[in-house]
Amino acid sequence: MGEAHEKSEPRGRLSATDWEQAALHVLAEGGVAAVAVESLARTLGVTKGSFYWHFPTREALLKAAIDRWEQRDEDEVISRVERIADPRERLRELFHRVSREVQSHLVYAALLQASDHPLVQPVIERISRRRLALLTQAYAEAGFDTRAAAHRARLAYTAYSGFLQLNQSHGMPRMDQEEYEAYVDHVIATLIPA
Amino acid sequence: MGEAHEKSEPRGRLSATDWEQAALHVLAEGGVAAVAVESLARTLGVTKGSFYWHFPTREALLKAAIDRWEQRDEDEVISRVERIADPRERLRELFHRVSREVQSHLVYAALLQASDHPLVQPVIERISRRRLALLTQAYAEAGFDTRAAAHRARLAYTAYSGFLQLNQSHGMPRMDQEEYEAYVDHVIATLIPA
DNA sequence: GCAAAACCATACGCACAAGTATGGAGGGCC
DNA sequence: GGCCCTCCATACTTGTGCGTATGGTTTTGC
Repeated sequence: MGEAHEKSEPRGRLSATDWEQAALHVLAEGGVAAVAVESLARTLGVTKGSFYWHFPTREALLKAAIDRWEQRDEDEVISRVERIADPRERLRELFHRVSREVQSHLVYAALLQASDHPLVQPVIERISRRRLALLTQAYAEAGFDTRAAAHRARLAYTAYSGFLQLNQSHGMPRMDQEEYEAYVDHVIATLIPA
Repeated sequence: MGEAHEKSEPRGRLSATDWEQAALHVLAEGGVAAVAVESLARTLGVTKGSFYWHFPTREALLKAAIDRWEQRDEDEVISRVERIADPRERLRELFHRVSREVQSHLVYAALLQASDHPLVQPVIERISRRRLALLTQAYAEAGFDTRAAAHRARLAYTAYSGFLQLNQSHGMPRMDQEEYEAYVDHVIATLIPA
């Protein structure tokens, strides 16, 4: 008789990895504040007695989850884009790539929202530096002088994170797929020289 | 003898307005979470017994402070910019104006950080709509067709809020005044057609 | 100069989430 | 088949920040 009425799959035992993935999930949905141990325990079908066996503290889970995300998604994007030779094509790929892979960007948006948190602050800073450096170099290779490349890179990056923020605000007129594509094309046309 | 060792001016009595201004101050500095009644009371040199005479709840203070800010600063900017006839000049004025008046934008950045809060969510939504509408119309008047105007407006607005967010991240290489001016010029040149 | 109102201090209660203490169930190993 | 190690439940404690109760002090109206 149906005893599997939990929110997630009620596996028999859990590992630290399970907690980290669940944490990333709620992090993408409800932000940093939503990753609470008792709440998470409920969705996993256990109590917090389980949690404190795998992790010493909530902060430890948060750090582990963020680290996992940073390795799996962020490094992935960077390394893949870096391989493209032509700088303009590299920029286009970056813009397009950033416009897909929803889960990863939801996490990033959640981290941006909590950039004052002592644990995520260094992460945001690290990622910002890296993405800005990537963009700056691409623009420099595309013919921009040093100053202009830095400025254009900053513009592109802020447009990205601002876009994430705007889409966070529920109640804003949600863009459908085609208008979204059109917007990305417009951004590319505006920020990448012919 | 010397009993004035409080953090702020220890006026004799306080009014609701004093609390609102103090709230706006800490809101700009430490975000929504920083506007706590006992903390505020300390900086004002009183206890929370005072606070709950002026306001029924913390939420009420938050709402009052945000409303005050929205009226005093936000409406001010909009109405002043709207008076400029030439759309390109209007856009330039908007960009320049937004690059000064630090306090007001710190508050806005703080509100953006907490856009999930039920009290600030409608504010952010309202302001976003209005600024987007303002930008869209300016671009439309500048010769953009409807679709392009909407896209360019969105790009400009997201670049703005993303910029605020990037500057929030302490530890980022702080721009000095001249580089900041140069950046704004670059943005204007990029986002406003000649 | 005196009541009433405005303003504030002190001392509580309370909710919520993190962290702790402790014991118990179940599987692997010999 | 007894033992230990892993994983988890239950029942606490604790800290923090909001809100309340109540009484005291200063100001204002008259």
